[in-house]
Amino acid sequence: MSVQKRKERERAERERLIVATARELAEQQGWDAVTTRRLAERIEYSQPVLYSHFRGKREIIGAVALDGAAEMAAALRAATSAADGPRARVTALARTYLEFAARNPAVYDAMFELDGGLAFANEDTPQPLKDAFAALLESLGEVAGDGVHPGLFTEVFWAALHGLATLTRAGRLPPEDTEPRVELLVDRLAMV
Amino acid sequence: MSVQKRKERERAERERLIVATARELAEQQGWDAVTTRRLAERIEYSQPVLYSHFRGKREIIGAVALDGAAEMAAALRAATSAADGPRARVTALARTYLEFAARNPAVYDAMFELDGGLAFANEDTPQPLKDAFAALLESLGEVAGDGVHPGLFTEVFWAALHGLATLTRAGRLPPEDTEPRVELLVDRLAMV
DNA sequence: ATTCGATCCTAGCACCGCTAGGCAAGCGAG
DNA sequence: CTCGCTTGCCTAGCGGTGCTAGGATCGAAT
Repeated sequence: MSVQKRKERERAERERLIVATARELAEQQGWDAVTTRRLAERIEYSQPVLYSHFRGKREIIGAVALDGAAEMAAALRAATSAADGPRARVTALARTYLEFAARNPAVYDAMFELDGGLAFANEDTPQPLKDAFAALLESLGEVAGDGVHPGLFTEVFWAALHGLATLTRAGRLPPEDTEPRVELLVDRLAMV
Repeated sequence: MSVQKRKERERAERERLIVATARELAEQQGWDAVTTRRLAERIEYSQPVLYSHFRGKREIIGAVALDGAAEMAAALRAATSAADGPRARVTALARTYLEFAARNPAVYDAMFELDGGLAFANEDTPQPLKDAFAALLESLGEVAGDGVHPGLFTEVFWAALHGLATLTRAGRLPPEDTEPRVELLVDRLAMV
């Protein structure tokens, strides 16, 4: 029986290796460079092994996205819990969100730009995604303002952050003015 | 000499056909379905003909993006010029922007999600893109509020619209509540 | 020791973006 | 009117992609 346990452990270990390697490769050279061949070579297994863990490349992207969502949720919670007062929390949240996107572009892409085959905004959304949204909701809900649904407010604020993150990284917005943009966003949107 | 003119005309005509066909195919079946082979077959020429007009697939995407930018700029101008007062203009602008993105998803992707090899936010940005941003600036600049740089305000508002557009279309946001989101955005961000 | 099942690799499919090289049609020159 | 040449186009193919079928190998259980 313990033999089987060991094999399961090794298998789970290898799955983590695949996801970590995919993420690393994507972060180093972009998702275009993450091919099944290269990935297989890096983990020192043959290509078909990948398909014994995941249905296809899309699912690997999805796994990276889930990891990233958990990480982002933790980062947001850490930042907001260290801030005093609603306004400081929202500002910290916004800065942390944008910084996460800027420092982990490949992971951010996996979460929001690429198709990882994940469900969103419905009941079978994976827990890490729900939790990341919950982290946003915790700090943003308290500044939604009277008569404004916290969920709706969170969606709009989140969309603004997402727009800033993607447009900046794609070169559509010059990156220097990030800070004044955040201030404007918080000043206007949040009811403090 | 007129023979040469005719040939140039025919060549330009064919280039328009390529771009229009690429757009059509992308809108019908998504950009993944726009392969050089399929595109060549649809225009009833062989693959290499595409490369006598464009350096590669990326440039074809870029051409679709430029077309789309011109169209979007026109739509925004039409909507805002038909509205009375700054607030009505901003609301009309936001609705029109989101509607354009929702009705022309492939074109919107070409403009903002895919790599069309276009320069942004610098001097050699193509005219249609500058013009589309100018159309945003015209209506948004007048509601930036005192002491807020109109360009900065436009960037933030645009980012919010872009975020709403992409997150909605990717299934990250439920599409039903678009209208209240727009109202919230205009209410809070615009100084009317 | 032998059987048998799980595990993994080699090889290959259909498709991708892109390009080299040759053929044929249409032009101007004699 | 014919010849040579340029121009424009197509066939064929290269190296890459995601993914899979089928066989070899290795270890556990009898």
